[in-house]
Amino acid sequence: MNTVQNLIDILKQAGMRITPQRRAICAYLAENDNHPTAAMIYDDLKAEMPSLSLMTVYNTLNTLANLGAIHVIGQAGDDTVHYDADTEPHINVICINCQKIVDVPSEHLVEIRQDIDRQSGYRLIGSRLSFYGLCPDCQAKAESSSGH
Amino acid sequence: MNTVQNLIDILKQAGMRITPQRRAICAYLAENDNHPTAAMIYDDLKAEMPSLSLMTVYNTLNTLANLGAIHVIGQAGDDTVHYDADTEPHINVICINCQKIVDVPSEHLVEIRQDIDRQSGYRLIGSRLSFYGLCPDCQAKAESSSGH
DNA sequence: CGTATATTTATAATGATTATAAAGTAGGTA
DNA sequence: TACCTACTTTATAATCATTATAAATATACG
Repeated sequence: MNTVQNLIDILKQAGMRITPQRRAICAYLAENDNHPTAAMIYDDLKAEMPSLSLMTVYNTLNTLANLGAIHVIGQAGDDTVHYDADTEPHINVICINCQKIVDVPSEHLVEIRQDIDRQSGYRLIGSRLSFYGLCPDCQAKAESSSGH
Repeated sequence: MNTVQNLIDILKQAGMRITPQRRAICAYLAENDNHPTAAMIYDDLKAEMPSLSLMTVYNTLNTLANLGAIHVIGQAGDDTVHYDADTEPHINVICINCQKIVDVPSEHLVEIRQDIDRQSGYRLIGSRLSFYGLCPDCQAKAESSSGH
């Protein structure tokens, strides 16, 4: 998981200025391991920084994503893009009912990557691995509502 | 890969009517292993079926996706949703430059799935596995443009 | 401390997808 | 075979996440 300083250093090394807005967005990403959308970050930071604009959140997230500091999760069940500050290879498991996202590490990712290197001629840069299903809570709800 | 009849049978079994539009869309999906967007299918079928509306393409793709007959690929680098008629477990490798998508099978997907079953409490339904990188063509272009 | 320039902000624009309601048709039935 | 009814299609407009633009602002460096 990225630390605040880590993210800020990445921006600095890319020659970007460190503004209070960017600092706040980096702090949010480092301190929350939810998988926020731009709007979620905006709503949360608006309280402490009322002048913040949604455009700035989008800009900063896009910048960080282009630098590889965070990852983009599309297709989480709603029609908005989520971001993931954990750039270690891992799998997102997404609830199709409540959209909750959890991370699962797997040793076999290395082997998969090797398969792709061998079989496609692609020079790989990143990945996005998502499994879909019902989270424990939503399974329980489904049980109790159909059970009797 | 799904056959036309296969897709049509799935619609029938779900109690849906088999219209010429749906037949054409199923045929397109079965006969092309590109990873089309709704607009691509619409543009292609418009020639032979001028009355076709984009709304019908979206409806049919959503229906097929909800029935699990096709898969949804988000985040292909553009801001549109792509569909995949191949529902066998496999990996999409996406070019970040030209958005070309190829499929790669891997035996290790089974093991990954087992890892997730064990580590998350989720009841899994589907998956979407994407790797990003430069396809051979775009690697060549990058070479020749920066090479001298 | 002052300046050049990157950044933020507010606003409007874009464009994919979805909602709505009228017109049309599949498919069972008499 | 013709008919009827619910499901579909179509055209149109609406929605909403994201991006473009340009004026106002603030960072970083001398």
